[in-house]
Amino acid sequence: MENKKENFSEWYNEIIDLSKLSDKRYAIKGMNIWLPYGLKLIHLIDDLIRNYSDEKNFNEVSFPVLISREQLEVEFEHVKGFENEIYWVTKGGNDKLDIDLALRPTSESAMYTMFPLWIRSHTDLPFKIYQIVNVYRYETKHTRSFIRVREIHFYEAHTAHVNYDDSEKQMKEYLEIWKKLSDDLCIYYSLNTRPDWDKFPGAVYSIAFDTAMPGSRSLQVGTIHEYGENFAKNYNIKYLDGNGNLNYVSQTTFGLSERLLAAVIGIHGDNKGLILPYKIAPVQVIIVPIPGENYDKIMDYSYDIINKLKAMNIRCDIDKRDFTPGYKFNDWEMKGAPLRFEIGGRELSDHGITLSLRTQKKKIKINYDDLNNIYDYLNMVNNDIKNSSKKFFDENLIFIDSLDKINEDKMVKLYWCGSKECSDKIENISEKAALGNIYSENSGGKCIVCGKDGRLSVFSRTY
RNA sequence: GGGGCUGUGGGGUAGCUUGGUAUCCUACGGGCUUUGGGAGCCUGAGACCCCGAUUCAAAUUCGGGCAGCCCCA
Repeated sequence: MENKKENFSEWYNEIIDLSKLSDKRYAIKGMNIWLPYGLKLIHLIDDLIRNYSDEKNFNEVSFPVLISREQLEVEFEHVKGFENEIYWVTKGGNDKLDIDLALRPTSESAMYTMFPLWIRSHTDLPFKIYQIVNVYRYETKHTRSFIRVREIHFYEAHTAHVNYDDSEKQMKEYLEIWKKLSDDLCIYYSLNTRPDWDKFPGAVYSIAFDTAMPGSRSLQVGTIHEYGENFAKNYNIKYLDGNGNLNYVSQTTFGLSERLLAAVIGIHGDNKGLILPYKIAPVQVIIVPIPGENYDKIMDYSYDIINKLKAMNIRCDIDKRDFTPGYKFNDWEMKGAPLRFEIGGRELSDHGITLSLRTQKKKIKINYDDLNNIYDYLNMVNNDIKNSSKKFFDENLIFIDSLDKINEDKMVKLYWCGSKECSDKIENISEKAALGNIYSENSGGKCIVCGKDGRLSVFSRTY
């Protein structure tokens, strides 16, 4: 396998291919096939997102993929932000359509034509829905598996509230969800308030979750947006308050995609392959039976272990394929299974288990009864990858106080006045773009470019 | 947005300069033998991205398309 540190780009492509997450040989640029193992992974991520959303009283919906030109072309800056990347359906059979239909690039314009029908009074608020669907963007840039694709696996939450204060509370709630999710995925990130010119089209402001990827680039893995009344005024979303007055709602959204998977692959993986946090590992424990005398009894013992694990809701399997044990060890390390059991004659005779953690070289001999503590071992793997990803993130987001250091091959924190001029200057000499002010970081300092008052901000090359 | 490179069995490749017979590794099917860190032998099947041009003849030359990769803004 390619060396991750020396050639991340090739390593990334190769591991996705070898571990059979996705097949990019499909005939259309940027539209790849989710293979079974990759699909299981993203569905496990979806399950976490669903659970955390449902916990906060969101309801799941599913909107049509097509949006009419009329719905989309409400005169509003939102549309301009997407006009260059929309796929248009213009024919039905051989007939040209009277009204062109767009494949949703995101669902604001689809949903918000329905919101006025559903939201009538303050008793309907807060209104909180989400969907996990594919959205389509005609990317002209270089596409990359899970990082820049034209068919995006997209989670989008949409809310409507009685006023701006309430939608601000919603923004805080998103952060709670994100905290749990990012902890499950064992990834670290910076919360950055995007500069005005880079916020979501139509938003009051946008906060992005930016993580550090190998290759000295940042990856935006999620965003939350405060819309205020901007969309409500254009889509006429009003409600009657307790006094019988009509008011516009205040809205927010939260978006996530398969970039979460890209981050997990890129941040945790090593030269042996994937390393998966146990909450999203399709196989958390793989049993490799070692052939030998009493093979029937070895298999019986393996099934005994599997049944016990399944009773504890552990995702586990026995690798019964006709390969040598050594091959299977390497194969499951490549696929990122957190734990491996080796079961052979020795384990049979002492009723034990030989255990390997994906993150450690040594093998541990445990007792059968230790299966009750299986989550301890899964958490050991999670702790290992949290430690290494924390270290990686801290090493790759460094503070600089002089433009001399701007070309360091890392994400940088620096004081910035917020002006486009100063960010352009930085971008010109370093290719690093402004990701924005660091959220909840209020320390002030002099702008590294112009010397005016500035706030702590992050700049980076981006994927 | 601009520039460059590359498309050969499933994957990785040789062949391309100088047009004529497509190489090897790996993976895959069958068989035997093996199995505690990527086993071995026998055997089988499998490829020149698409369209057009030049030519007696194109994987090879030329044009276009599609796709992949890299660099710069």
